Amino acid sequence: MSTGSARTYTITELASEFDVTARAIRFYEDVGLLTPQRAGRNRVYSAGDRTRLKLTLRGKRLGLSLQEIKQLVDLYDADSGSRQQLEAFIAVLADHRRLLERQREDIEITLAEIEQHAERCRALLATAPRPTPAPRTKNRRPS
Amino acid sequence: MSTGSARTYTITELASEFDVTARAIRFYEDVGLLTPQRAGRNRVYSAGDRTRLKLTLRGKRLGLSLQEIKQLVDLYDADSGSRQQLEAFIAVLADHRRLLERQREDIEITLAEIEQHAERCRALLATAPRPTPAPRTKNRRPS
DNA sequence: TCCATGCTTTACGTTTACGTCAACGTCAGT
DNA sequence: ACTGACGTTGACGTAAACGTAAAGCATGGA
Repeated sequence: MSTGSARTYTITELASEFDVTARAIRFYEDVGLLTPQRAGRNRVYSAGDRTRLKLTLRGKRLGLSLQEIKQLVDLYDADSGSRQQLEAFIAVLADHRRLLERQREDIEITLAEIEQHAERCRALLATAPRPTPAPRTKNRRPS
Repeated sequence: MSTGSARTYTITELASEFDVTARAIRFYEDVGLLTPQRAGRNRVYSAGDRTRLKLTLRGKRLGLSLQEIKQLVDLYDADSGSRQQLEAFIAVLADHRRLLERQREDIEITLAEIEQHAERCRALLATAPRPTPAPRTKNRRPS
């Protein structure tokens, strides 16, 4: 059973699963991020393609450009070269890690600020006038 | 001493401090993110402006658009309104927090993957051929 | 056979976030 | 008076990341 029929996906399946447009997915192919098989004219996506798409979208959420994402993904796929390449790869990884750690700091700081604001808001709400003085006294949720 | 001369900044000072171009800073003003005073024609930035710029750049690092950043910063500046506004503000804060937490997850996952790759690379390097077999035996750094 | 549905390519349009001149003002120094 | 250095306002250019038709193939059902 070497020719096990691994699961494949159509473009609209992936599009709806990851909540992006088919156009975007085709564009990622133009950029070189995806290289699906074809059944006649139609694109057929493998599990690997799906993973690459997932990585792409994750990269986007982190604010990376498609070019940067491509560099990283390509690097990940095609490592294991010469010693030179390995060392270059490690350097790139270190760079990326620094970037991510900085972003994490930014996130922590921002989250803290958000918490402060929310706290102040809650305090204001507590002392604020109620629009409707609550129906009767029965305002508690039935925990 | 109510008219203490608080410190101000020129556009190039801010530009070099935060490593962005003056053009970018002027553009942020066009968008409405900054509203510096003027000394004649020239822009004069206060500490508050500096902070807003810092927030802007942090937002950018987190992948937000300038419009999104503006909404947030404006909201932060102009809260303390009606109960309605307060509740809306809290909702926006919660949204933003969810987004940041998702980003933090993405970062953790990616960092873990990076660590795996780096690990594999180090293993490969350990068993790989050395380009030059090290000068003598004296390769240790003088701790 | 007709038609809707899904996928395709081609191609031009759009938004964002600036870059890049060009041309001018102004002030300190020589 | 001349020269930089720094600042200003247009105004046009551009790269990225798709959006949005337009028009055509293929195929399964009524």
